[in-house]
Amino acid sequence: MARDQHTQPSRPPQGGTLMLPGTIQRESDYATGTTAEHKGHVPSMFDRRNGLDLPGDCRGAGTVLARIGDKWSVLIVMLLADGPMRFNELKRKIGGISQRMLTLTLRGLERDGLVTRTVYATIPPRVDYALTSLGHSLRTPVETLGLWAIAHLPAIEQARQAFDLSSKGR
Amino acid sequence: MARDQHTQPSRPPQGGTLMLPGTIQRESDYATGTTAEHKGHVPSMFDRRNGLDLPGDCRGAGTVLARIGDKWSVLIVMLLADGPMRFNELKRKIGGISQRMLTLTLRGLERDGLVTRTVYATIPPRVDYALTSLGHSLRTPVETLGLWAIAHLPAIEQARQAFDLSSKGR
DNA sequence: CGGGATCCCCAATGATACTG
DNA sequence: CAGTATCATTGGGGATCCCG
Repeated sequence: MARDQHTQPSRPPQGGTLMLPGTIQRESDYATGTTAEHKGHVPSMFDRRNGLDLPGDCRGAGTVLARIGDKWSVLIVMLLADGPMRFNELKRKIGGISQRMLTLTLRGLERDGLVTRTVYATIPPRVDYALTSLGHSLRTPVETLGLWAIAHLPAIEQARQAFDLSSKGR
Repeated sequence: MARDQHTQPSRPPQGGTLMLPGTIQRESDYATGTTAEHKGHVPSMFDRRNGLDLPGDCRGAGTVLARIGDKWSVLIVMLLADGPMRFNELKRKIGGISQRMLTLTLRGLERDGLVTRTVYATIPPRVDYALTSLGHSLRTPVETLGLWAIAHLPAIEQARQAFDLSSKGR
């Protein structure tokens, strides 16, 4: 991804990079070595979070991209783009999310500094979630991806149909 | 890092990760309402499998983004960017992927018209995978995202530390 | 070598109940 | 309203064995 800046001749340490052990997980998980290499080695280019074999930034990037891979995260960011929103407001808007997941996802976004959580000590309680500037900056790249998806959707659906058709009897 | 290579059956980067409805499923599967929107049909903006809420034609976008959310898909696309590659070559490069997942992912990418699969009837058999032009076009948006991730990684990690720190005693 | 078929486990989510 | 705590479910994905 980024290393394109310094072109590489032949077989560059590819840059792929995603890996997400779990979406949000609390403290416990991060520290815990969920790892455990199995026997031998894992010649992975992205050896879990501490692999240390890629140009540094790529590794961490995976952690970040992981959040983007999460459908709820993206959705929430998009929804908050129009302004702050309350917990249940978000829940209603999204529609298919469970209270639990909404909470977890918001926590993750908050942890990453993408959204802020403001609690109003009123009765009943009120909590507002809003995008931080960092959160707003994420919109562009995400929308770029969204636009690509929309732009190529026809081609992809066509490819799918063709593929499914040709593999009919198999 | 907690690298307890011993104890615990431990799990590799079994990365569960995002939604991926099923990587390859066919259209018919969509109907499978695991989440039947019971009763008062939720006013969800994205009818179940749909992910984004971009205006209008975002219907199938979610399906497409699902593939991007898949860590293996992205990785493979990035790897193939440099040219065609054979099955085991990919497997080795990626390192942490199981044969099964590689096959499944490649099938999905092929189905979506992002990569081509060329079989050489030799002995032993040889199969080359290469990006289609569509696949190549995906690199840009993905890299955009990657660049964002890398660019904001410091800020995010900082936010994480701060967050984790403040929620210490909890 | 590439990859289909199986078995099985566990992280990710949903559903439900309870509290401030 | 906004969460937190639990329990139950599932399907993603690793490990294996086998075949062309």
